[in-house]
Amino acid sequence: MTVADTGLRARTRRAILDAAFATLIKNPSASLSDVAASAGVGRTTIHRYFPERSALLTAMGQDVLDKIGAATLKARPEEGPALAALDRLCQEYFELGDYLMLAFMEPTLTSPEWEEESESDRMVAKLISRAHREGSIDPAMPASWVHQVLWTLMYAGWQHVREDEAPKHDALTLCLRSLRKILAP
Amino acid sequence: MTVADTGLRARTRRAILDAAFATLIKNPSASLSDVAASAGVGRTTIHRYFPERSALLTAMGQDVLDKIGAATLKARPEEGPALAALDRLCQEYFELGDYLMLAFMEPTLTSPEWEEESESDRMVAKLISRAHREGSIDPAMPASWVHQVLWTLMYAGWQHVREDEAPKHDALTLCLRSLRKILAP
DNA sequence: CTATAGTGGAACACGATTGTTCCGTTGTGG
DNA sequence: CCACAACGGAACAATCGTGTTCCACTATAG
Repeated sequence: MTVADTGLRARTRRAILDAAFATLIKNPSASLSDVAASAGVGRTTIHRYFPERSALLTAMGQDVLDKIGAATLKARPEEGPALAALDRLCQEYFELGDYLMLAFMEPTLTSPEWEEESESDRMVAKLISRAHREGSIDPAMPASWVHQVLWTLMYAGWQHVREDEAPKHDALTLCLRSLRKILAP
Repeated sequence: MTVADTGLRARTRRAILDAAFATLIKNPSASLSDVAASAGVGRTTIHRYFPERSALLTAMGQDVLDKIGAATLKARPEEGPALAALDRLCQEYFELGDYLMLAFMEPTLTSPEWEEESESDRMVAKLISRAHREGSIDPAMPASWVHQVLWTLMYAGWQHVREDEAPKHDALTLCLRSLRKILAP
């Protein structure tokens, strides 16, 4: 069994990615040296995994997309009442935490694949239109606005945690309650 | 009457600031050359007004604070029913447009003065607590959360305009309607 | 034990940005 | 017309981040 098969490479890669998220969320213009220090690896090691800075950025973007996709599936958006499914979706998205925040504030992450509608986007759009058909959503709220507000409330929730030092659980409750009230017909 | 008194210096300073906003909103890591080109001035002129890059950034931050302060006063937050005052506040804030978006996404702008509570913050906090006392706001919504949601909805509104190509007026209407529903007891 | 994968660190070249200096030009008030 | 304020542009040194190369160290599979 070689070292590669033990998953060592995969683990250092993850360490670099996670450190990159943690570092860039604090300072979007941080250098690779900062990321390396945060990851506890040498700067050269980063270049071994990601030849250029842009390669790291796109890998981070893809990583977020993967996490969003997994979270969407985990929420089972097609099961049960639409509003309950939206609640589950928010809970899963909220767990993404810092991974999400960076996608909001770093346009450099959202370069190529973010433009095309992802599988998650389609599932969420289907869920929202189902909720509309079920009469669970105020008809005055367009689907695109609902989608926008859903993500923005996640952002507000985490800001509430970070700036107002609110407990995670309270912030999530406020997110869910606020979304429910917006959607209410 | 000297040239300085004609406001020439003030106008070029404004041109530089406005160009900096317009440029950095598109590319947060744009160089001073880009800003100079956008402003239609030489790069050296920028250094005449702002010795260092950081000086430009802090001036931009202060400028946004001033605009927020002016918008807050213009909304007359102490007059009439609290909910109506909140509506006026949102309308004024929404007009700030790009100036606001940058404050959301550029931590470098919000360095020193942004930490301490501004006069506007205090006026808004007073308005929210007044609304609470009037029974116009769901008691389950803490004041800090209301404040957070108010700003975040402005962001959502402009994203709705930019990404979903919604008319400004529609986006503002959705913002107001959504906030009203969240606040409803 | 030995070969190899993985790593850290020093050193280097390169490009971009920044901050500064100097000089020529423009335009306007007096 | 003259003086002065303001500007643009060229040139320069200094800094910083990037990308690369090379070498030594460690641990582990075989």
